[in-house]
Amino acid sequence: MTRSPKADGKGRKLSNFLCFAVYSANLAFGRAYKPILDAVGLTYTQYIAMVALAEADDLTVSALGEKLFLESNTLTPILKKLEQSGYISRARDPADERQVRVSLTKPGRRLLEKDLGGLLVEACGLGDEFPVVQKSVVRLRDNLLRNTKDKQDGT
Amino acid sequence: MTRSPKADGKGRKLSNFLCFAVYSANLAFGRAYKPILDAVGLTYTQYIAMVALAEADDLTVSALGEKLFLESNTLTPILKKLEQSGYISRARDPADERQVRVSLTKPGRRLLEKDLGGLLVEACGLGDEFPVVQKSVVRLRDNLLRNTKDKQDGT
DNA sequence: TCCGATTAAATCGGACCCGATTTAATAATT
DNA sequence: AATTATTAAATCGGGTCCGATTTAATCGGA
Repeated sequence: MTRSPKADGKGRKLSNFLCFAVYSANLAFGRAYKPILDAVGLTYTQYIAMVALAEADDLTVSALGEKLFLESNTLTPILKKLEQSGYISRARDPADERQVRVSLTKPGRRLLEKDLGGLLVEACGLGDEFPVVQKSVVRLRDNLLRNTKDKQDGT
Repeated sequence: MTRSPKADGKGRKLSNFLCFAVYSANLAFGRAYKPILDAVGLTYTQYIAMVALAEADDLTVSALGEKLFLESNTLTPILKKLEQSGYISRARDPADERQVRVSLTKPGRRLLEKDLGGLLVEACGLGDEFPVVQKSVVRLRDNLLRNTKDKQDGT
């Protein structure tokens, strides 16, 4: 045990922190995407939301939030902006007026066909490791979320 | 070639996006740290800034920003809060009044000795892979930043 | 049926992140 | 030495993130 950055007395350096690696890699992705997304008037989060919608359309805000690990407090303003931009549509579900259904519009779908994300695969510089790293980070995320869910009920 | 998420026609799913893996893992880290950091009145970014200062004290805002991949526009308000909390000190450098020197205080140093980050290593659930993933993500970040730096000068 | 839960979005305030600008101090040029 | 250029922080506005609350619609038990 004790695989902590410090482990044996010393070494508690920023460069050993996995959380910082992820934090700074996320900043780096945002900066790498910026020039590409600026050209089409999207932010990073807005783009990710659209990719999520490309898989499964006509989602409620909650359902979309589950895919994105976000809630309505964060999502609502983002979706409103995407609606203003004309890339998505928002409408109350007639069967349950509490819910708002979100879908890509034609222009939104057209934009995604350009595969803006693919432009950056090379910039990651991971070569064949790309899918390996991707899966490791997903596993990390899922472990963190699972081990964080208020575990005060030891079922 | 073509190691893009789409690659062979289809598969452009959110779950294949490395950027989304990193984005959501970063959210997960923030949530995992929250209860731990709430207890000492720090935010995630404030904590990371303190870890950076633990390695090399008496840094200027720019120098600290280089370690954190942030600039004064983001850092200044964070440092002001850390100063108010009593964990760091800020002072103009007498030799060059343009610069502000930042250092950990005694209470700040004491707080870091608790190794709050170490509490989460287990929650990552990566076992022996921990340092491997850590290094991969760092490499990813560095590649992205290098390949993004306005490369319009093909030296 | 009616009224108290429950549920889904939206709203609000505080804290990052960033591009762009401003302020103040130092360096460089003439 | 005085003016200009450069540099370091700070400021500002827009766009996330998030905990907490509010609003509105639906559900459920008496």
